[in-house]
Amino acid sequence: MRLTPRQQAVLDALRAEAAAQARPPTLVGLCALLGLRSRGSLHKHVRALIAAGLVEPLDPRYPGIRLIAQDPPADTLPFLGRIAAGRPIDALPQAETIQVPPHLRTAAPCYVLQVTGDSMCEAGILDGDYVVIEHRRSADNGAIVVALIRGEDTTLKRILQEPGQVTLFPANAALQPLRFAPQEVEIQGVLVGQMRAYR
Amino acid sequence: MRLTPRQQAVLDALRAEAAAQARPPTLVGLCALLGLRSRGSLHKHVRALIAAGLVEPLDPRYPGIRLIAQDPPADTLPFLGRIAAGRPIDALPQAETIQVPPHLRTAAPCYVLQVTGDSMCEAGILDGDYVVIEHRRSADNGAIVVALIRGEDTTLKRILQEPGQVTLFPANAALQPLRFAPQEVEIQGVLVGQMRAYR
DNA sequence: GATTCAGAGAACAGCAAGAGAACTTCAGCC
DNA sequence: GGCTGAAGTTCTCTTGCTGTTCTCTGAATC
Repeated sequence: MRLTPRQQAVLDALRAEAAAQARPPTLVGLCALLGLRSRGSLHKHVRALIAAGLVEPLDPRYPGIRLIAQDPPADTLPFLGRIAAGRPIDALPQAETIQVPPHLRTAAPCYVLQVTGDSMCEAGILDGDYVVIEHRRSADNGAIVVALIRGEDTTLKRILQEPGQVTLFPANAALQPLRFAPQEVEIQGVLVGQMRAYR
Repeated sequence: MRLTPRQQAVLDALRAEAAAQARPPTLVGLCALLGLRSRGSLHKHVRALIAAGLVEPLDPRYPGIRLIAQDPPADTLPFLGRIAAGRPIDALPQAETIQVPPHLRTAAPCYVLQVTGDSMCEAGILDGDYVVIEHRRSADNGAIVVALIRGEDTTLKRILQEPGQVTLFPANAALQPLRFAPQEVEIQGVLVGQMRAYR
């Protein structure tokens, strides 16, 4: 079943709201978002989305328009952009996705980042590479992890966890290992795959 | 069925729009693009393109003129195994396949090899990496190519083609560039993508 | 002259989209 | 109970866009 342009716009607005808001929007709220004055008009579109299986049937006892949760295609992972200082991974919007072959990921939830800088170049991880990260809060020593440092900087490094001290090793002779107290370093995922396009 | 010049122009405009715009153009929009004043005139051309199987039949309920979707490049490519000395790529049995995301390949025929050795490690290509190779007989200078040397050895190197001499550069300070007569080197493909799994 | 191609323009039908009115249901409150 | 307001539902009416078909005209070609 194909959506009309307006139905697609309603669906897009619903998705944007679902990402931003805790409460699902009502017909009135969605009307305001879309610049409509008539609930009746909007209701027609919502009915079409329900028929298409994209929106839950409405229940007046529990107001609000809810999207049907749909698992994304298996070979598509959220692409969270370049590793940017000062932004915890969780806070990034999950807008884009990128195709990842199954042998580059694990069964656990994964996401994709694009590498910035050459701090891991001796490990064959270059500026611009795409890395597949398994979302985990812990890692084995020697693994390459995405680490959030003091809630400020996100970085990709090889990790060594010892009692009272965590060391992050770059793979670049020009750079020094970084030592932190354990509570300063938050592991946000472990490197499980890597992709590079030559253009 | 052959297209008239004007039909070809309409098709070209449609392709340009499809690449640039999210929404497919309507008759009115395409008229503006082509400098036409009459939807009726344009409709004749579109009808011819539909008959030629290049454009989807129009449906007023879902406005817009859509090109027939070209079959997308398959996401499965032949996996020809590890780069092995003494075997031309063409001769390898095409038994296995491997999944490759579209952004790591080109529209041309491609295949996948697994890298043996560290001769390209400074280019971020490590032992065990999977490389996506576009099947070509020629390459630009500076490209990383799969080259068959004297019909014996297959290798992955950066290429420099000069009059009377072809040089293959490893990316490893421990190794020397290799110089050959042009007829000794046969290009079997150009590196377009790369994948690595961490296990 | 006949044919083909291209464009202009008129007229038409279909339908998405919106406005707005009237209705039901339900929860909260006095 | 009865009132009120919010939310959802159904309906009619209107508008405007989109695609469609048609005729007429002009230019180029054989």
